[in-house]
Amino acid sequence: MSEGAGLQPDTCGCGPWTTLSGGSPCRIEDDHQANAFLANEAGQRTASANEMISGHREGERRCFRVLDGVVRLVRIFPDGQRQVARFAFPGDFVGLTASERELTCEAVTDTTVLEYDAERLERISDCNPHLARQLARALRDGVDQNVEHVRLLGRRSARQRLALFLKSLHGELGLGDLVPLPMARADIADHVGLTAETVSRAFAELKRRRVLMEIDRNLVRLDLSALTSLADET
Amino acid sequence: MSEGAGLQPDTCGCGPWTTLSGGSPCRIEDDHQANAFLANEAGQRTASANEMISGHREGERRCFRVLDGVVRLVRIFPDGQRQVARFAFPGDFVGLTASERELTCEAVTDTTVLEYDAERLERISDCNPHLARQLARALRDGVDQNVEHVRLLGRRSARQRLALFLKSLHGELGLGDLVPLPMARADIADHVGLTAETVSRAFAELKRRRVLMEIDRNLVRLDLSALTSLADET
DNA sequence: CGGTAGGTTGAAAGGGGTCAAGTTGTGTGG
DNA sequence: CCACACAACTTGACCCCTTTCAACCTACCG
Repeated sequence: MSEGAGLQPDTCGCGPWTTLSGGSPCRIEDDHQANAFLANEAGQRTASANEMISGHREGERRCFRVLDGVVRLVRIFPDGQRQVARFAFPGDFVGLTASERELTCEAVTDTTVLEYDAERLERISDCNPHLARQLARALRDGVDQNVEHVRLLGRRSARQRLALFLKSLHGELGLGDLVPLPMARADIADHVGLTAETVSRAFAELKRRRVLMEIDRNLVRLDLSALTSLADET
Repeated sequence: MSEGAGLQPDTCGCGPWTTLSGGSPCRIEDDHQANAFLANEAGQRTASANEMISGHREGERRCFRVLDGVVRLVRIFPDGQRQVARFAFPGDFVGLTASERELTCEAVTDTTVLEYDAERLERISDCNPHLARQLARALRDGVDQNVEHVRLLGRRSARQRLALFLKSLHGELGLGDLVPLPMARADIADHVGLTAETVSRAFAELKRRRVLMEIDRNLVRLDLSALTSLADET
């Protein structure tokens, strides 16, 4: 989620489905129905670090919402090359589209997720405007994340790819100038389209350039303005 | 659009909004309202090749649907590097999300589009399930396109990037083993994350490898199975 | 018929990949 | 509490691919 939306049933604060002309709400019980579904039919599930949450298999129907922890969506190419399509953080939906359900979902850290039936969710959202709006928003957030990822992969130098990645991670998990790095270097590498070795060298170079102040395995301290200008330079 | 949906008002063939429990339709007039909106409030517009359709500016509200021709969504990095985020073909929506509205939309070929107010579209879809479903579908198609783009950019060799691009283009515009190339080499290059020279060389290499039979400026004849296996090899 | 934009091809250089060796650090068992 | 083992990370050396810069070709349009 772009701006850290919580997990309350109604994060956007929208009222019930109404007609444009300001008429009466359309079947209030739909909301109850959907809320009941969201609360009751969702299986809560935990996974420990590096455990597979859902494998990619034809006709996968489950989708998830991350409650706690970090997960990665992985694709393995026929030649064995690995790609981390995206990381998902608390509040994020995973598997809302068929193409995303073809990816393997794995826990980066110890994780708890809510589990839904994707098609049923969609069917219910056809009748529940509140849920439909929430899902549409999640869908848009997913688009935006993908757009950011494409922007990142468009940059040709390793430094800039890492800089953009750290910037987005700062937006997701950053606390002041500290950014946790829950995922391994190899995960970062497969996300930004480099090798783990190059990522490591890029970290070192960013430190040399005073963009990163401290580098720990799971935490960096960064100069956000320097990072931003680096991401924008040649 | 993934599988070439036309421009009819109701491409998905969905019936009117109904409750899950099979109740009566919910305000049929909503559909009429939205259809009227789609038909009447859309400004039709034409643009000749390389003309800008919408510049990226803060708070851009317009979104489009391509009627005829091909458009590209371009981002220019602060350092001048160019990226073609995606190409849009007849039937595709453009600018449904805020992040996409930050891109510059340009005509690749002579083009005609339908123009909407994005926020208004969204507001109306809040009250019109039919429109909401159609937009949700377009949103999902957009996600899928982005996912494909990310997959493409994840491949490291120029050959494979071009192979994947040609494969997706074949899906959009291909006729048998012929694939039109409406866009310039530089556009392809900025889409797949290479330089125009490398793209040109990759074309030549694909021909040497018998994956492409003929290469013209605006048309290639390809061996789809060879292309597919190339995209999957090391 | 010449100009120009787009495309191809060539040579040289730089950046990232690969492979291999070292380092750190974390968890486990003695 | 220490020592060992293993995984993750870092660093180094070398090579290949892509970029860069340049010249050249080709089609289209004035």
